[in-house]
Amino acid sequence: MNKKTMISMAVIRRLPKYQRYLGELLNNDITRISSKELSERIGFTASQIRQDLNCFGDFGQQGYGYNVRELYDEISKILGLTRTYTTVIIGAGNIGQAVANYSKFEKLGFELKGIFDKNPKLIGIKIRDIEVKDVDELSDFLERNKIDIGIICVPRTQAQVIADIFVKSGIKAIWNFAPTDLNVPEDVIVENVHLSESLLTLSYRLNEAKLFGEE
Amino acid sequence: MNKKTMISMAVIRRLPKYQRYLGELLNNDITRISSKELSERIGFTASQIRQDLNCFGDFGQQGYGYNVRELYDEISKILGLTRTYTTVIIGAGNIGQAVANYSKFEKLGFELKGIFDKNPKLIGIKIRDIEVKDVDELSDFLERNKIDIGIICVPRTQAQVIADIFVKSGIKAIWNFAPTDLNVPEDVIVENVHLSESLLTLSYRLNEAKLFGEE
DNA sequence: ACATAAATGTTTATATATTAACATATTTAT
DNA sequence: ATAAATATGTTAATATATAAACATTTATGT
Repeated sequence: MNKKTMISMAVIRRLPKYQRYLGELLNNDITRISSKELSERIGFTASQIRQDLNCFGDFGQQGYGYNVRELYDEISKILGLTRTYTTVIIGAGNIGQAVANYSKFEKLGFELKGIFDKNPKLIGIKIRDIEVKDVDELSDFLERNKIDIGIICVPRTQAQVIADIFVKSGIKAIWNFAPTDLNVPEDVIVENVHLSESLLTLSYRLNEAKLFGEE
Repeated sequence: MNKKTMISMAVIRRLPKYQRYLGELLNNDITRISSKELSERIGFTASQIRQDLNCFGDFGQQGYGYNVRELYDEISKILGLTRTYTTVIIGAGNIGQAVANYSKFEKLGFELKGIFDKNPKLIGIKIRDIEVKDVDELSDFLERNKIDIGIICVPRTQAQVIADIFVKSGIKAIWNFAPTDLNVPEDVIVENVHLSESLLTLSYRLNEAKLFGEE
């Protein structure tokens, strides 16, 4: 039975991992898998796997397990990977270029339509056949082109300005690499990639023993 | 009272955000703050803030609140930012270069000691005055230099090989940008930055309404 | 100086997430 | 053909995380 309730972020954040592991199984020509087997590979409990999947449908069969191809397709659909997405990157610095060159995203259906920066030294250079445009042209560009996802790779101080332009032009999803929290209306989705926070989490854990052991 | 129990990851992942917001307050010459005020800025409940901080000590004062400078210093200490860390980056591609050039990390005390790659076209080039070395030299390098954090920026298929070299050389913390889960002993800490998973989470949320609305 | 307001640390209650248990169905092997 | 094994979807139990309540202390203003 399909539960049409709100899915929790805890579940949502596990979905890409299911997709990745199922993709690997497919590549290894494994056609069926049980929650128990998958559990041993992916590191979640079998119970959690079954519950997670059941949020979206009855994909398995008692006594048999899950058909890998079928489940992979279902999860891809759930993740919204049956369509393509248009994107723009603002900020052609290191991170912006790294994201722009990450070929995996294109394979998944994320098409880069434009790169913008305000640095004259970067405006005009080409990254993957896309010429970096002046950020002053961003608003116009967004009016003429339907963009699904705006990617922010500018410094902290510029990030909110870009977010405001995105919101004004009707973009509903922002992937934010700037180390700051953006202020956007409720209907706009923001996914943050805060590298510093990730690194500080690591340094915390590296020191945790000392923190509590030697006081 | 100091609770010396194990701190949950939920709390740990909020710590860097406290540090960032307190840093901003400091820059704005704000000397004191209550959990209520901080709550309004940072977006956690006041109750949660007080509970989080209380995991590590009694930093506030009834009727007054928290001294910003003091709390900032305490949290920095908790995060392990009172010392420096030596790091190496393996993989001098787009992501590796982006991480290498992210100046913020140096300011926080993370010193880049070496960059390695196996691509002959990259070996020898300089990134921030550091010459990219052949990855074949990695093991030797790690024996001669005490490295705290190993940063993996190689493709998925190479990531485990690098992780194994790290583990063998005694590195206890790995920052992993490769889209795969690493297999390491229990005492080695792995912090993953899985960009694809982040992006797929975004695309899921962008489609969620359609997923449940039109069946 | 005293009363009121503010704000903590801590305890209690609630909500959420995870794990275990189980009834049912399918597969496999004899 | 039948019994045992497998494995699901679902419900119940446990554990964890978050929010609210509160008793106590400090600060502030008259």
